[in-house]
Amino acid sequence: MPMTPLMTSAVMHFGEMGNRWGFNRTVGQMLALIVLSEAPVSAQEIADDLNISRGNVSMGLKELQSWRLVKPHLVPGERKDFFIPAGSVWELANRVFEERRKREIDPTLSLLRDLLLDAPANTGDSQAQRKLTEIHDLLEAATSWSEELQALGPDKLQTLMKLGAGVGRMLELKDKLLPGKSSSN
Amino acid sequence: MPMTPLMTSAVMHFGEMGNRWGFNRTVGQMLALIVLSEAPVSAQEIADDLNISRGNVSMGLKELQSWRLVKPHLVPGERKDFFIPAGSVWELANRVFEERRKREIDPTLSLLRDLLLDAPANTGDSQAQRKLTEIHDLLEAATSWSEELQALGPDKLQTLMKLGAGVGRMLELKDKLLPGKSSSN
DNA sequence: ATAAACTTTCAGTAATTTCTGAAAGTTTAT
DNA sequence: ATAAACTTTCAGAAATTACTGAAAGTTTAT
Repeated sequence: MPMTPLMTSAVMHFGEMGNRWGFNRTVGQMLALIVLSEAPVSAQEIADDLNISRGNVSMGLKELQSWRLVKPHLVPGERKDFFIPAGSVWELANRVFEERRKREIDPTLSLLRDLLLDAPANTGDSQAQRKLTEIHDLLEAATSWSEELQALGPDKLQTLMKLGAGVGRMLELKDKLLPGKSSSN
Repeated sequence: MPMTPLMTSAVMHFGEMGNRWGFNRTVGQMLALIVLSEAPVSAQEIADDLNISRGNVSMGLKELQSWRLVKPHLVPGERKDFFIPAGSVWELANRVFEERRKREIDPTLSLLRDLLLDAPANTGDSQAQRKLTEIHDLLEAATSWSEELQALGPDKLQTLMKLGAGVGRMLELKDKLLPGKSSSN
């Protein structure tokens, strides 16, 4: 069966956004289709609904699986493969976040570590190294913070997010209760 | 003068990562070059150092300025334009973050709001709408949290990041001191 | 007003990414 | 062992994105 207008607009939009989120148009569409569908979706249905080649679907599914966003779902009597989302919306969002960190930050962090090992060869380089150190420290702090937050688990994280700006007030409170650990950069 | 090997590897790397960070290779290289340079850099120097056409430099600078990552810097006796970073590394990182949010999240949020206004036409749609609601709420929470965090300013944010997982303990503490506001999802 | 030193724009080309479809591969049933 | 129903792979085509360089624009100096 073809998609409803609601599904169609959502799927198209996720396709457009796909680029920005790290995968391509059709992969984005496929993800949306699988997530929004009531029932498990077969590769052939995806190709039909999105009007793309069967081969493209196969590659897209491979990519979505490598991101751990969808997984195969064996339907007893059926011979073909069906696919379903690999977790709740929350989990999927986390996976995208994490995967992007791996692709966008980790390689840079590792290069920076290497570049900062060598002593600067001249004054231009030492200015550059100062900047690179700043970048390195920032990325490292962001990475480890995001790891720690993820480790908190969804419920605590959600409490924290609901707390919002309140976290600022909490910090002050804590500074008063447990002075010592400075808060300046 | 040509770049030192240190600068060259950093610049090349930032170029490669450029794609992933939302701009293209040469724009990434240009940003790195400007940030790492000791002195303000002219458009012509950029073209020479990176071996790209003068026209490309002009478009790249326009884009970097639209992201508010670099800004022109008038050197008294000189006729040509020079460019410098539009702030500290911290500020630049914030701008990239913010700008990407605008491009990657805001349009989706606005589409989702629209799609959720209409009543579902059938059961497939109501399942889809439930999922879309989840996505909407998640993106909205993430957006407003990130806005609130940015509003805290660098120093408090840094304290918070240093606190790391300690924030979990803090939440428990707070639950004991100020019970009532539940923490379940 | 002219020229010199610079900048931007943009049509066309080049590079890269994505997609197709036919061929080869796999699994299950008979 | 053969065939039917499916899947994956991958070379080449199509679509998209990035880059060049020449022409047009701007500013400053004379």
